[in-house]
Amino acid sequence: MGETKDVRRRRKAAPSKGDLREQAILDAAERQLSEDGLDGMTVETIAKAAGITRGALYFYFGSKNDVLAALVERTVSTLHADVTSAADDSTPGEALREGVRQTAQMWREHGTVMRAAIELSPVVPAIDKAWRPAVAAVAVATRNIAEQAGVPAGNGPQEAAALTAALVWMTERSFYQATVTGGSLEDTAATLTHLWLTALRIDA
Amino acid sequence: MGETKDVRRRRKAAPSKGDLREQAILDAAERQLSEDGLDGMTVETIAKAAGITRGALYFYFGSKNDVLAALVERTVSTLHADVTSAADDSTPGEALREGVRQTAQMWREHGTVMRAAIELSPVVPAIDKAWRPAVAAVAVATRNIAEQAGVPAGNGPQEAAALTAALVWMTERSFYQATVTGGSLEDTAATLTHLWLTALRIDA
DNA sequence: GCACAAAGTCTACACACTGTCGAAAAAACT
DNA sequence: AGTTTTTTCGACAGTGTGTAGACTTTGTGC
Repeated sequence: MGETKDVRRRRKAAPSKGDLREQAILDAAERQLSEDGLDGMTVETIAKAAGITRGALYFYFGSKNDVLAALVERTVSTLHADVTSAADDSTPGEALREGVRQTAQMWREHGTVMRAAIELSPVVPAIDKAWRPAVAAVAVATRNIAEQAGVPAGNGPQEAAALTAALVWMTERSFYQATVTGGSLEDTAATLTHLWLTALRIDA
Repeated sequence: MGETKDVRRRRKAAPSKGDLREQAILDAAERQLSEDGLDGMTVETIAKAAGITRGALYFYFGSKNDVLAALVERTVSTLHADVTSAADDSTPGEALREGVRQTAQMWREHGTVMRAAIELSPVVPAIDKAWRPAVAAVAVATRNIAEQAGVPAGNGPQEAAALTAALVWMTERSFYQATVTGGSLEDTAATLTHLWLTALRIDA
């Protein structure tokens, strides 16, 4: 089985200049992701793009998946900050609009990483562990907005939690599709904001 | 690269009893999918479960991915039939309700295959080629219902085509999530029907 | 009942990629 | 200069895919 051993041999907490290499590796991975895509992206090619050999790369990361997971983590942490900050906007309607706008912007800047995260999340536990919480965090933020807007609070199938969860998945998936098929992110954003508002009966 | 050669050496159109083997292979694959999941599902194990060796399996299918693709195709073809038949129901509202019901039922019966299709679709072109049209067909069916219910027709960001597309993705993703996390399909269905109806402003 | 092809099956091999080991080189520290 | 710690490398082993060619079974016309 391709299971990754639990035994780490990374360095403890060295402050050394090798940390730069770590970032360089992530940069190389992201660059290669945009240029060549997931296919043909092997540990060898990542290492070479970062100017080292495979063996050296395994000093910094325990596995190929760890590299991707770290990359996703790095990207996702900023999304989380953006969306939650949008939450305290004037009106609920404006908060939602802004949230969608932020998400679209994120896709514009880091689309390849987001895309890779979604595609690999189901298959790579390490990535799932980074991606799922990020989505969940967005769901929580929007649930608060929804409840503030008068959507019945609670965990029932037709109450705020479930409704916003489904809408967040819709958002994730729609932007993903737009990215994959080369569709317009602006149009997608317009569709999504419209659906969010009508689905939650905000600002008739 | 794991590219599959275009050279086929399958048999032409033999009516022989070897066709049974072909089905047996798919059955074995589906069974193994439900029992062991995607991980550790190798050509070896599929072949063994079907009572043949790896080499023999490659006589029937050109690659491992071809096996999965065929399995998805077999499953998806029935979904398509179900949903389009639901389209000609009495009222638009009832048609949508029925559509969601049918989809839920599909997930109940073939959840593991659906799940595998979604997870592998981004990574395996052959599977994508089977899955994407199926989703698109459902989107078309629902778009017709929506337009019939008074949603402005057209391809603009806030018109029927785009709206139903996004909602279909929401449906796909929500059932998928429910399956993965072990959530209730009934509750998910309830949430989804509610969202479909309010998002399209049907039956206030 | 038999030659001969087609359909079906097998074992063995080649190849790609991941992850591991232990030894060498570079840096940092004394 | 001596020694430890960090970093790098080349070589190896394991696992899984797909391919090649030989061998067996099944059918079919004579």
